[in-house]
Amino acid sequence: MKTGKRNRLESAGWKLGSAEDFLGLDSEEAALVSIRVALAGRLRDRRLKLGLSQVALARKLGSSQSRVAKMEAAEPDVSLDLLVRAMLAMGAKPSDVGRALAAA
Amino acid sequence: MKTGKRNRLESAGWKLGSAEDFLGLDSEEAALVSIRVALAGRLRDRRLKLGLSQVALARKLGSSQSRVAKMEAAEPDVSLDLLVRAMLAMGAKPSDVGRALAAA
DNA sequence: GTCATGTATGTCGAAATTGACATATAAAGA
DNA sequence: TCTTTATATGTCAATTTCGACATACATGAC
Repeated sequence: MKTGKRNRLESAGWKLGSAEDFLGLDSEEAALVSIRVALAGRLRDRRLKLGLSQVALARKLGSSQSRVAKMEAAEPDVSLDLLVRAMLAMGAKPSDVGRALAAA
Repeated sequence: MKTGKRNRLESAGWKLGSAEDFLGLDSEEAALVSIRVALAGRLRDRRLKLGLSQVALARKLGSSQSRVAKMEAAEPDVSLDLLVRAMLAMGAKPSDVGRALAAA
């Protein structure tokens, strides 16, 4: 649930520390986005390096060209699971994925 | 979609190379599971190190104790997104998450 | 004992994600 | 120009994941 946290926080009950909560959420969210973007970039790199089209990668993944395009664009409706799955499908090892994350 | 790939592959059309496809899928799936398990372990480590209960972490996350338990058990209905989000919420940096992944 | 605290497990409706499809755009070759 | 190939964007029904809740199982303090 992407917005659940903020929704909960936005609904009644502030009490105390809301500013910190918001800041915490924002930086956490920013980190997550940067992780997604980093993975998306590595994914495109790997695909091109292997000389595959988005269609070809989609076939490997059991997915569709449009979804591959969304992955590489790091669109918000693409999960980390899907990005990591795609990396692994292109021969990346967990350590490769870890390096991509660490560089985010 | 967790089983989509296999389902698509299992439906008609084998043609050639099915064994390799299956092996590829299996090892990819195994890698994903091991990534999940690694993250789950680090998550628990961090939580305990911070002296937090599952309830306390759930509150930080805007989630529930039961979901935190499922995260730490690496249950299949817990996404990588949620695991990573939880790590970040406990102060981990992307590089920490990356190291956890690389060790998987 | 029982009360409190922390954790595990199962279920549910709601929300998010997925593959698929249609369609658009762009570049390159005939 | 007309094709072809690759990529982008928008939408949708089906599936998956979510937070929440109930409840069970421990462990420890009293």
